[in-house]
Amino acid sequence: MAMDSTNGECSSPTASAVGLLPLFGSSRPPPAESLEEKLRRVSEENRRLAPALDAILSADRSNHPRALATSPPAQQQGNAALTTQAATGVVVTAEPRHKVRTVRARAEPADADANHLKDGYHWRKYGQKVTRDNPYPRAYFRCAYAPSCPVKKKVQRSADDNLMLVATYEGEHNHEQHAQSEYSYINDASTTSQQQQPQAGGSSSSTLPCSIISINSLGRTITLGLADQRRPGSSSNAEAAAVVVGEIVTPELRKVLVDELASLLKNDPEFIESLATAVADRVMERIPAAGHIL
DNA sequence: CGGTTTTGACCTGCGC
DNA sequence: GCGCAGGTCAAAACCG
Repeated sequence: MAMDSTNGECSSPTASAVGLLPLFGSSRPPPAESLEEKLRRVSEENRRLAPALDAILSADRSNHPRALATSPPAQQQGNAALTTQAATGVVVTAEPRHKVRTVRARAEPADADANHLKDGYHWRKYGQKVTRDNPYPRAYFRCAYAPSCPVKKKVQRSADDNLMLVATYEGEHNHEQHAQSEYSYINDASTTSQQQQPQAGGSSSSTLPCSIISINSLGRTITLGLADQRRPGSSSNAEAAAVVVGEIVTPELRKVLVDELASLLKNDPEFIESLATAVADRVMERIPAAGHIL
């Protein structure tokens, strides 16, 4: 990670060359598809997932009608357990009463050995154990950012599907999510499909770890403001993502920024949930009567 | 060299 | 009380 030692704030890697690629270091693959293609793909995916999502939402409405009716996505607190499934395939089950959250996320085949779920916090592994009911070892992590932070998590691959990671979070972070933690949360596009950000116990730490993108291009500076730069009244990072300061000059640079923005939004659980809700609502609107599927 | 991971040993809770 | 399983500790190894 990159820390600005002069002011203590997090800073993004600065591209000094004309091409500005990669924006976030060598690990980022070059953009393989255009934004239009991405949008088409996402739309297609949304269309495909809409029925399943609707079923899930319907189930949730019947189980916890008040929770869904009154709680905005970013405030998944309350007395009722809440399960959500976003377009990423990540399932989050929260049991606020016990400060325990279970996150299921699909791991990339390339990460078959990894037993770690990137979620924006900095974890230190302190143990590993093979449990009786699962051939895959369970890893134990503690929050490593603050020594006094009581949050722990357990990560284990699903016995049924070894590509499914099951992470159990216990406790509540007593600090803000820190940029130092896991920068790749928003930047490593290759793992975005499996990332899920914990918002343990409703601490308002739904901010992204580091979101100031500062690019120095031929003497021009471009800054994307996110996370703690969130404007008052902005309900999500998606809205805040619209804050772009600086000058966009070349089409290449423009494309890079658009791709980056798309990547940021794709990684924003709030945005994804809002998008999923909107899609579900549209689907519901177009169903004239019960029992009719498009 | 300092932080992180690994891994065997130890502790604790629970069921019988 | 005993055994088992899950959870934690801590020293050594590893890594950047």
